Amino acid sequence: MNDKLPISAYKGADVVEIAINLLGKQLWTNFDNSLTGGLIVEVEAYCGATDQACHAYPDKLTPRTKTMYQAGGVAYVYLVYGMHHLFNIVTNVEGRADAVLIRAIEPTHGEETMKLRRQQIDSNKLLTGGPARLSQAMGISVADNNTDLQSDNIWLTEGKQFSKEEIIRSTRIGVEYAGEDALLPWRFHIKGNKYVSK
DNA sequence: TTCCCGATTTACT
DNA sequence: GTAAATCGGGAAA
Repeated sequence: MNDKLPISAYKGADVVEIAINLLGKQLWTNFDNSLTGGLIVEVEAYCGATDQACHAYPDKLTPRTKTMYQAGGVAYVYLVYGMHHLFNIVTNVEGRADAVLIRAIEPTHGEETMKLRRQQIDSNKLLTGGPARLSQAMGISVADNNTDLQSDNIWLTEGKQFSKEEIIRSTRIGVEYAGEDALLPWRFHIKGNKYVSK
């Protein structure tokens, strides 16, 4: 259970299926000799070829989307609103711009480090519920864009097996600009988990 | 080069 | 509930 997820776990052609399979997996980072880890409890799928919500739509290679065209198994990290770093996992084969946005984790290791990174002295701030929050807690930034998930900085392992009944499917958050594709039910989260974003 | 706006979070009225 | 923060990507000029 401590072995890194193999490349094959990221190379499938169906990004939605991979997104579902990533629920319950354990995400780890090790920066500056500080290990942090948590279970993935909320994800969203994005598909560059067909999905208007995806940065790479309509299958458009740019300096930014280049990362998503890599073969599955690397990190796609980008900046939104000039301040928030969002962590995605690139999927599919080279040349297909698909990715899974990690929206929330349940912390399991290194919570003190996470609190320091989040400046969570007074506890009004959520620790890891929300895509920018978990990136900050795990120490992930745009500097980690294109990082291989077999590396010793960011990687995944098996984690906890959730039952089908615990997995809730819904529309994605913050993609109203995507027209009819905003209605795609490509968000998945663990029912009742307190770390799932609002 | 200008311009618009975003896969969000937080503080404040 | 609403608005501010803050800056780079991408399209248009």
